[in-house]
Amino acid sequence: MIAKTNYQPNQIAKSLRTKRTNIIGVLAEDILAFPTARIINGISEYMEHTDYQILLLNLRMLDSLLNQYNQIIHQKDKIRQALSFLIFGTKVDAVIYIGMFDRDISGVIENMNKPIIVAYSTSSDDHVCSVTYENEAVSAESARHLIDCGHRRIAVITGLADTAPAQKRLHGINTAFKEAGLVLDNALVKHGDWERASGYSCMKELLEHKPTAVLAMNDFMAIGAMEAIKDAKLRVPEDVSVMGFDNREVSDFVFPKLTTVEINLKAIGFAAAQAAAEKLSDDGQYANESSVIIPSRLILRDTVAQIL
Amino acid sequence: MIAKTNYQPNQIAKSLRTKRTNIIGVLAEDILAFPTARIINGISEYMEHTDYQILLLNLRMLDSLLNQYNQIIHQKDKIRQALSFLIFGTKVDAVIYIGMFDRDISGVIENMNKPIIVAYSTSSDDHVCSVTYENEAVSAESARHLIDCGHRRIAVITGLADTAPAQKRLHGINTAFKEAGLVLDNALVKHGDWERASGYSCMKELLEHKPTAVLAMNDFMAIGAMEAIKDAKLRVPEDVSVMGFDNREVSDFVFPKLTTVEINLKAIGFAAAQAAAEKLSDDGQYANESSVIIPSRLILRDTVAQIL
DNA sequence: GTGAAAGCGCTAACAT
DNA sequence: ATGTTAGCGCTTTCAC
Repeated sequence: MIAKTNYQPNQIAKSLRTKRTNIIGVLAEDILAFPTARIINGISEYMEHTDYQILLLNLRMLDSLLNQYNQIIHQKDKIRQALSFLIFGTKVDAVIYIGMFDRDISGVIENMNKPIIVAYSTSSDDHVCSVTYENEAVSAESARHLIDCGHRRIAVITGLADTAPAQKRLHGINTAFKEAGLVLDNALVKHGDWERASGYSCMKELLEHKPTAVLAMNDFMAIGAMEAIKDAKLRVPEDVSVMGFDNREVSDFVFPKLTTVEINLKAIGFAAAQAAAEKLSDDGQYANESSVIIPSRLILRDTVAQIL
Repeated sequence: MIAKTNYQPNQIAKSLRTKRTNIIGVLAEDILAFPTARIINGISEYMEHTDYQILLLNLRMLDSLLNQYNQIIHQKDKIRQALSFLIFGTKVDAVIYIGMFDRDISGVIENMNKPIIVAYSTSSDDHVCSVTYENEAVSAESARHLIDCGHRRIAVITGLADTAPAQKRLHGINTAFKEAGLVLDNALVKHGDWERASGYSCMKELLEHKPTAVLAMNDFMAIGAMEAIKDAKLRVPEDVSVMGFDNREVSDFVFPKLTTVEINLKAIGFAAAQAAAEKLSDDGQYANESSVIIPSRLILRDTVAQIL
């Protein structure tokens, strides 16, 4: 009978009665930011096997926040309004908040008595669960890779010094140095601002100290560094090895192809969706978790050479 | 009173009564495809000033369809099912379908008696409205730019010959040639497959005919062509000028920076959302439109040189 | 103009 | 086990 008449239950009526919409709100700071679409892809992969759906709200903050990595706080009202709109207006069962940078947003998200998962950013608020990627161990692994290849004069181009990922990555690099009985030479550490141009100018200065390798904290700065190396008539990787971070699309297009770190963004999205679903059903490995960290891994390409 | 008690109307109850959810379904073939996120960004820009919301369904077809540009038909069942789920299950008011390639999907989307807008693909079905970008005039403009710079021996690396954009772009190029009193030399036309490697191999063959410029039908093939030119110990643009198409992120990272065509993806999304809203309200410039075409434009960078 | 009441399609509680 | 009914919170209709 149910098949004969091709009956489809009305989800609206069902929701009105059960007070559950089976809709997860996805609140993205900006869908054009590098991680966002990949994270959403992971969310939708998880959702495929559930009956949750995604309601997408895109805050489009990229223009207003460009290069002001710590000023998210100014957008707090906008975020609270969007969150309240999703939860009280549209009545989503849970919210996944996708940050555009890796930073701490503690205090930005109010308690709404619904599960809120923060992806790609972190928060110590105990009403939110954050799903992010591993920075420190993989940075140590990057440094260890260079050390294993025989490098000793290793330069570092950091991101903005007051940002969380720059600090974590530097800490990881330091750990690997200590383990190898090396010390990080302060003259070989320059602070960039995550942009390509700063990679170029930092590298230009670093070359005076004749490093055999450079660890840049993202791919854009690594590419800038490669340009500086070429402009100094040196070769990558024969004269200077280069490592990046992020595994951006361009890292496979530059010549030589950039050795870098891959953040598993799809897995972040998948875990965030899983955490949201498990918190709703109060069952599963993430049901009571307040923080999950997804491992990152090295992508070995052509910018690191073994030296004697 | 309404302010005092902080009353927020229940959208679910409202929807049950009015049979309108104010939710637009966005059905994406794959959110990781190049145009998708930018189109969604345009949709959400439009939505900001309305009270529509976006329910996102990501078909994740990139893996299953890779390089099989015309086999979308095999996915027809999956698409119909998703569409029916959105419209009859979730009761969205309209659907915006975002293609991952520019191709004709006539016959793929059944009539569901709700507005359906197809973005980045085309359809001649009269129950769907397609919003796409301009191919032909801008390709003519590309060719004219080379001609204006003094080029006469202009090679072309096409995309897969049986695809719509390859045909449209070739037609545009031909038009510009005719207008300038030139003829396109068949020996200077090679068929690529949209991938970087085919740009390289096509260019290698083309170099035997000593072109002074090459028009590649996308940026990836243009970059492959640039690599072939460099490997032949020739310089871009001094010996051979190169033009791409798409304005991919990498086109600003290669050296020299690639002159290319920008497709206004955000405007496609904006117009698609506007068309959906106007069809729902039966009022506005797109209310009765079955096709809208967004102009594309040249991005002049560093790979085209003036010759004598 | 103001107010009461019916009903959207479902689920959960209750009665048989 | 099976059947009946109340009610979720709104809008629209109808009566006053």
